[in-house]
Formats: sequence, C-alpha cells, structure tokens
Amino acid sequence: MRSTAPRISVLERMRRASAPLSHAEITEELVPLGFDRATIYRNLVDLAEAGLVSRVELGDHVWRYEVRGTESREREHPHFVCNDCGTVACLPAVSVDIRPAPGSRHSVVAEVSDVVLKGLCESC
Amino acid sequence: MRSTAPRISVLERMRRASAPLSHAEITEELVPLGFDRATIYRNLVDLAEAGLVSRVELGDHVWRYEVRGTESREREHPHFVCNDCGTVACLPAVSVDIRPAPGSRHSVVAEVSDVVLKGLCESC
DNA sequence: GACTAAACGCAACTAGATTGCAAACACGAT
DNA sequence: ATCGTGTTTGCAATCTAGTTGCGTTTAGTC
Ligand SMILES: [Mn+2]
Ligand SMILES: [Mn+2]
Ligand SMILES: [Zn+2]
Ligand SMILES: [Zn+2]
Repeated sequence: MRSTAPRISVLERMRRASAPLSHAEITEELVPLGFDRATIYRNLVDLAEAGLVSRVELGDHVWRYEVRGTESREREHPHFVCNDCGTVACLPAVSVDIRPAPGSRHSVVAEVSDVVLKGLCESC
Repeated sequence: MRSTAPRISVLERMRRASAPLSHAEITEELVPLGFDRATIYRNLVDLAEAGLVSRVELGDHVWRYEVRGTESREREHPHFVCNDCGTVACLPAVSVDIRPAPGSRHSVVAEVSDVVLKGLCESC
C-alpha cells in the first residue's frame, strides 16, 4: 500500500468526517483539487479491502466509507438512516441486544457483525 | 388501485415467497409469461407506496419487496444478510433490543422502524 | 539512477433503477 | 350495455452509481 497524494487526501478527508461518506461526497471535494473519481473510487475500495476503512450500505443504494480504528467513534457501531430526510448517523454509544426467538433452536444467523437501523430522526 | 393482470400476478408471486424478492427475481418469472419489466417495477413501487408491500434494501444494492400483513411472518421483522454468500433471511422471531447510551440524553434517533443485521450465516 | 509493481488519469461500460409517452384498459356513471 | 375518464400498460430511452480497461506515471526498492 503505497503512500500517494490521492490516497492521503482520501484518508485525510475521511478522518474529518463524523459520519460515513459516499464516493460522491468525497469526489465533490477532491475532484476540484485535481484528483480523479476513478482513483478515489479505487482507493476507497482498496482501503476497505485492507481493512483501514469500512464500507457500508445503509439502504439508499449508496456505498459509504468511514475510517476504522480503535478510538471511541471509530470502532464498530450501529448506523442509523432517517427514512424521511436521509440523514445518516453513527450510533457509537447505542447498544443493540439481539435475542433469538424464545422457542427457536438454531437460527440462520451465525454471527452478526453489522447493525443498521432505519426510522425517523429527531427533526422529522 | 385497480385490479389488473400484472398487478395480481406480482402480488400472487410475492405471497408465495419466504424472503423478500428483488425486481429481477420477479421479472425472471413474469416476463416469460408476457408481462413487462417496467410494469412489474411500477407495480412494486405502487404497492409499496400503498403500504401493501414493504421495500427494503439489505446492503447489496438491490431493492427487495415483500408482502405486508398481519400474519406471523408478514408483520414487521428484522432482516439478515450474509456478508459471504448473500443469503437473505427474515427473522420474524428475533427480538432486537435497542438501548441508548448510558449517559446520552437525546439521540438523533426518534423512532426505529426497521432493523437490518449483517454477518455470517450458519453455512458460511 | 535504474527497475518494477502499484497507482493514476481518462474514458468507456454495466446493472439496476427510473421515466416519457402513446396505446390499452378498468370501472363508476349513464 | 355503452361511454368517458383517469389508470395502467408496453416499449424504449434515460439516469445514477458503481466498475473496469489500458496506456502512462510514480513510489519504493536495489
Ligand atoms: Mn459510523
Ligand atoms: Mn422479511
Ligand atoms: Zn430525518
Ligand atoms: Zn452465508
């Protein structure tokens, strides 16, 4: 994983984010600075494959990316999307308890790694 | 909402499903019978808007639809997608308990209407 | 400083979703 | 039973976000 200008810019932009960013959102800022959308795209994918960022789909047909880390907000956490305004939020402090059915012996689910909640946000 | 041949076929097909179906999956079966994909698409969207079916995005960039109802499996329930094989499952019996952070006063989340879990399925 | 795999820039392409429009149709009213 | 009108259909075109091919450039190594 080489240290290149586009890659650094992408990572830096993502570090400043408080919610997952889409390729379009990052593109919007970095293309005017002279970077190419395909390069940005491939960097996001590569960084995701390398595990440096996570790639999530929150229900609106857009991939979003966010830096992974050990810091509070950076560790794994549930995400939320407002059905009305589309607002995306990280829920680093919310705990989600998943309980199998009272009577069911074994579920299809072996392990849950990601939780996405949808509903209405405060302002909607 | 008029009762038309394509609309009835779409609804009937969905009633036989045990997991949400994509437009492509429904198309695959109904186009050979003479129905048009755009018509099927619009019916799915219209039925969703009318509240007869729900439209969900489970993380693979494909809209899926399933009949809504009052019966056991038909009421609101969490969904699961396997990160590895892509299997989609309904979890009508799984209860998900969402607890806000211990110290947080108000969250961005006002109301949760849908839950999507991602992870690994039994066979992966 | 030369070498080579990795990364870039530009343009083309894909899949699924979505829409425009004229023709066909469902259904309440006559 | 026929009519009139707003719905719905069928077909083709368009849109969006994602994805890929390829020749050129470059970071990192020797
Ligand atoms: Mn997040
Ligand atoms: Mn379901
Ligand atoms: Zn909102
Ligand atoms: Zn699986």
